[in-house]
Amino acid sequence: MAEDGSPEGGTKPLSRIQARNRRRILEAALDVFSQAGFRGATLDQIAERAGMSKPNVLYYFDSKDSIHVALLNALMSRWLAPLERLGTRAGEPPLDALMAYIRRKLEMSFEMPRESRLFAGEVLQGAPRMAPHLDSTLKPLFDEKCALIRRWVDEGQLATVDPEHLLYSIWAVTQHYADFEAQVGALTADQATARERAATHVDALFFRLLAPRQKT
Amino acid sequence: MAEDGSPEGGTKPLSRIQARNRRRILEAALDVFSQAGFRGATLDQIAERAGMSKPNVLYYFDSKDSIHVALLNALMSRWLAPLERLGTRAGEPPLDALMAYIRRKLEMSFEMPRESRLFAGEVLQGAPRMAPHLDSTLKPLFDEKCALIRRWVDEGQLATVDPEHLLYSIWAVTQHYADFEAQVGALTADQATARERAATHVDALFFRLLAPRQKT
DNA sequence: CCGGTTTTTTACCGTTTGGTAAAGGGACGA
DNA sequence: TCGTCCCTTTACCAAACGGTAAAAAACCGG
Repeated sequence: MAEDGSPEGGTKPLSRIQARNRRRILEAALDVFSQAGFRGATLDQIAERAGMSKPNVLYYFDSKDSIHVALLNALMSRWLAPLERLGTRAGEPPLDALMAYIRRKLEMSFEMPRESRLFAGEVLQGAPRMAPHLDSTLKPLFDEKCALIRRWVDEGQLATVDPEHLLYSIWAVTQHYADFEAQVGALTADQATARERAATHVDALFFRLLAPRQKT
Repeated sequence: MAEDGSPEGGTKPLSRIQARNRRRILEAALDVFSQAGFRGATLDQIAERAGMSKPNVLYYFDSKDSIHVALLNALMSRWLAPLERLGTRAGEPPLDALMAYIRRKLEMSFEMPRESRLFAGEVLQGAPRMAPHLDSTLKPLFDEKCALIRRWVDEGQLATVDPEHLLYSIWAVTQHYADFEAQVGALTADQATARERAATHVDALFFRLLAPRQKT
């Protein structure tokens, strides 16, 4: 709503060149912020990677801060989309739905590591620029899906599990491959099969936790 | 070995006041670095929290960089101690040893969140100041313990599991509570029982993965 | 109390950084 | 040809930052 980058934050129709340049700035900023953190990134780096001068960047965004906020806002929905879809496919067994969610999150960790690291860096430092979003956007979604999982457990379609901590561990395990890529890359012996083995491992980890025990 | 902070890095005996002030600086730096990241932290902040002037801090450490490196070095052993102990208790069943390791790591995440976040921030940005340690210290230890776990699996004392990714997921899940504390704190409904429920959940998650299936 | 060493402070420097002012360029209609 | 609107550049600034010089203060054995 308010991540407009044009000089005045009005509700202008947003010209073609504006859209293109803002996209380029955000793309460059994602590179720089995710690699160096907010404080470690500089406007000059962002400008250079976006192929324009620093004042030109500041023509499209009011400040370094607003670039960061715009990025976070723009990425939030993409990042939470899989969770939003969880349990919306009619007739899908809960275990299948959860395992599909987990697999999708793992895929995203490998395919969108910059986004993962951007969020990780922000939360790591206390989420100073994301607190409103955590409360207004993530919290309701989180509570809704926790209630859904709790229902599934009560119906006996899942093994007994703490929904909150289940989601925490899903996020932790999947995002680990993006956020700690430097470590994983230094330790993993066989890089070629790493992704496939990660998928197999994560699948087993959560399947054995979630598959309902045989009923009495 | 080389994290000496005195003006010259010789092998001086290190006086009482030197030890005290260096400890105070490192304590303050742990606060500041873990909260703001390397680039986000300033010498003035560290000096203020240590209760001394900026030049006085630089009397004990050559540079901001050397404080960070000294911190990393000093913390590395404490952080890896539980992994080093894994499997050294004679006669302990492998499953018990691993579960004890996991519980200890989770405790550390709650009791030493600053240390966890310091490492996380460093790795998140590509581990620029820790790469040597990853290769020389962590890698051999990691390989050794992976071999140990693989042996346990082959002996049928653990369920089939990928040792590398098992350790990754243990680290991911346990450290998540420290590294993403801002998020967990914003989402968790009942803060009072959070730690206990985390322990129960993590226990179940890994026990169900690792407990050997009934033999044929 | 003294002389030398260690520790701490004051004052300062050069660079980097986020941000601004203002002029220039290009496209387009009248 | 002129004006004008949107975009871009050049030149610049004040603050913050890591770090240094050098003098003052505190410490300590004799």
